[in-house]
Amino acid sequence: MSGLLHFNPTELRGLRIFQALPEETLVELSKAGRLESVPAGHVLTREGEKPDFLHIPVTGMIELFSRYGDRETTLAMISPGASYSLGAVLLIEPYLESSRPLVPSDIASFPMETVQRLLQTDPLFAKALYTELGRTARGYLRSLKNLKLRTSLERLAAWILKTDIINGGKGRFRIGFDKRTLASHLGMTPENLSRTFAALKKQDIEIKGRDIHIIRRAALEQIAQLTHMID
Amino acid sequence: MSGLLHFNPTELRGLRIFQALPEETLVELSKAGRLESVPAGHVLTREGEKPDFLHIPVTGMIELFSRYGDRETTLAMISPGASYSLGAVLLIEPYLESSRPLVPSDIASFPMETVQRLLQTDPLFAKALYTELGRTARGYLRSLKNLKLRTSLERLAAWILKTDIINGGKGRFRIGFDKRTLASHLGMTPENLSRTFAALKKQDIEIKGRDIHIIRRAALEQIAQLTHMID
DNA sequence: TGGAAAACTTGACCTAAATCATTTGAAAAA
DNA sequence: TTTTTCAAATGATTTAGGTCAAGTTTTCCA
Repeated sequence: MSGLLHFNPTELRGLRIFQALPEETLVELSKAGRLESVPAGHVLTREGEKPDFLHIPVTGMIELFSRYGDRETTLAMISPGASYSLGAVLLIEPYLESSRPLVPSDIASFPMETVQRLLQTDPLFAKALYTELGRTARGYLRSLKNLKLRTSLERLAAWILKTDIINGGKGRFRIGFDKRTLASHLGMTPENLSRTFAALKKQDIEIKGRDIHIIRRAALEQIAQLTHMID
Repeated sequence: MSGLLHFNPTELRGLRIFQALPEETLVELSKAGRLESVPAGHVLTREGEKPDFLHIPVTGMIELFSRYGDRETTLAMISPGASYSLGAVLLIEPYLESSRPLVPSDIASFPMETVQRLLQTDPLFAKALYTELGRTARGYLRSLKNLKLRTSLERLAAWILKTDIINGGKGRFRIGFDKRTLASHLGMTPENLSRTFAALKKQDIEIKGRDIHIIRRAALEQIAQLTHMID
């Protein structure tokens, strides 16, 4: 949790969530906000806590996770420019999930008071936030569908295809975090993920460490049909 | 899909989502909205379709469900006063889920144009909707946690406890729909639900048809700890 | 650069849950 | 009431996935 710095309004517009905001609002946000670098694994917010800041990753990747007894699961991975825990911030209710960077990340934070004030006074800001909240809600609904409607083999195949597309569709990409987190994200154990990778490795993909190379895309597409309704 | 009628502003305020709105907004809504009675099983909206109305059940219960190939699952059950598919309506993007009444239901519908116009012009209306959207997002997140962190026995025990509380905590209630839907909602097969009920029936509950009687609440609470973080 | 510590893989085994087949029970229709 | 139909329960079996226990590989430092 090193260097605490501020940013200029233009940098803020680079974040998807703030894209459509007028200069004036961005100036306000840049004054109140702060940016910090956080190492991987450092817990930023805990489930059950009352929200104090609206957090938006600027670089890196944030894992949202939760515990129940001695079990733990990954709920989502938040990329730069998206928000997280927005529901808690808008409703002023406790977080339902904890958060920590999966890799070293820069995170922008905006105090609740600023967010609440702008919500009341600035319709465009309100619209920006509820649009983002809509994306969040739909993201969780998609996760639920992915989990209830697909087997773990299908989830892995879909994840590989989707991640390749995000990375430019070159048929080669590198997993950006450790495989145990990927397993948890996909709703399986690390052992099972290993075996499922091994099953695909026979024919459809090559995998060496974290580098994945898609050999027979059609085979993956046959295992899991990507659809806008889930992916 | 019988009788199409209108309502008065006061009736609208009875719906949780519209609770905090000024008379003026309710008048507008009541003019544009309509109310219809829909029989159980009649599909109201389909996943993939563009939204045309904001729907709010007034009586009964709406099931949100989705298909993937030949599989189908229940995603949520919407009680009177809550909204559904609000993300699609606010983002003007296709529904991710289909909807149908689980029992005969009265449903209020408001045209997209009215909703979009009020969103721009009426900050309180916007706030009412994003508050509801926040609840939706948190609801799906909770469902995801329930599914990933609990076994099916735990999910059933938690569901029984929670449903009893909703019904007044008397230790007796009636399942409001068929068990195959409950099974799908809880992420299991009907056969498995039957067996799981049978396991609880030995000691902890009595069940006859759709009537459930909790015998040893402490035993259920030991199986599944209800927590605001999930339930 | 050697060696400890993680991370990951593999194998053997077990358990939860799905599937298939049949029976029972209850509600609706004749 | 009797017959038909559908929902639910039960039994037998299979399968997906979890658990436990070694191995193996990679990463990270001292």
